[in-house]
Amino acid sequence: MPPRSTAPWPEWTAWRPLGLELSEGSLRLLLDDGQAFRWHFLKAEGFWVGLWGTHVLALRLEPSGPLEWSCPELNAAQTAQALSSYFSLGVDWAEVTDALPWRSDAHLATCISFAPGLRLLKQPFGETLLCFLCSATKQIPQIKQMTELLALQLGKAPRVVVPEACRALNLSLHALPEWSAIAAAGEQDLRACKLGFRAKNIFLAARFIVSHPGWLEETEALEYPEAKARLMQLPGVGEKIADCVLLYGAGKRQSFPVDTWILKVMARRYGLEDWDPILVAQFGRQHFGNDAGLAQQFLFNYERSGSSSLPGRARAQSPRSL
DNA sequence: TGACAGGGGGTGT
DNA sequence: ACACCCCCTGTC
Repeated sequence: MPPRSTAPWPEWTAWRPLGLELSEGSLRLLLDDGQAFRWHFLKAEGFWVGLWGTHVLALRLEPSGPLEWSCPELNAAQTAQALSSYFSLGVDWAEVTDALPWRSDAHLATCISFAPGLRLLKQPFGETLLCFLCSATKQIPQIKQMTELLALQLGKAPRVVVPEACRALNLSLHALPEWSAIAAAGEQDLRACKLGFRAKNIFLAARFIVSHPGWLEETEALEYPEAKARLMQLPGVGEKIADCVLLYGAGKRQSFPVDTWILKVMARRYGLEDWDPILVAQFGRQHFGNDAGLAQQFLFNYERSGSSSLPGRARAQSPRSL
């Protein structure tokens, strides 16, 4: 029998099961729709490559359903261990989803069936903060570009040869920089990473974090309200960014980030027109419960997919909506 | 194919 | 309510 290649690239491990099943669409929403900004789909190869911490991971979806992963052999032991935390493999997400109030909330039910199997990632706290400091008034492709530039210029290079398929897409596979590297770089070097007015915030945040050892770890360990208040002391961190960092980087699942998309859907589907974003967040936590963050993710992904505004809306509602 | 506005998943005043 | 900074995206 012809030896079919069982690893994506030389010196990478053979593909092995992740223990998680997702459709292609849900996988894309999980990896590349606003939770994380360091996943890239390699079209020619037909699989995803992503990074967090010092980990580099390839992820592919077998036609039969199960997800499989591979990583550089050098890191295999550590990465194998880190997977469980990053993908929250210990959480029964089907159960968490079922406990959301979809039975009495038809729109939520629609959003859930649009992204079956969706879950929340648990990314390293510090880098989640860095990524979301980049995110203000930026769209996902731009945020990905900013974080990639930060990694390339100030972060550590991978310990392995970068596969040609990655180099072709300008993926350096560098880790995101340490805060100390950002603080040492200074605002001007940061501006070179296309951060714009975010450069100053990121630089000041880095200096604060470097001069307060343990501050990040302590913040992550606090309960949601206290952790949020602490994060918001940082320049450039308001309600929305604090909520994102806590939801995707600290596992605070009651966090309910309110951005313009959520504002839109809450206005149209829940009648909260012209509500203050802070009140919308309060409503969200109240209405959706302890796992409001997961509900937010379902609403957000669906809203952004455009399905929400496809045919039917204008026509179906026309008589009364005027 | 290339130039050119418009506006962006927010924060802080 | 508006500046902040810059560049991606759509459009001509």
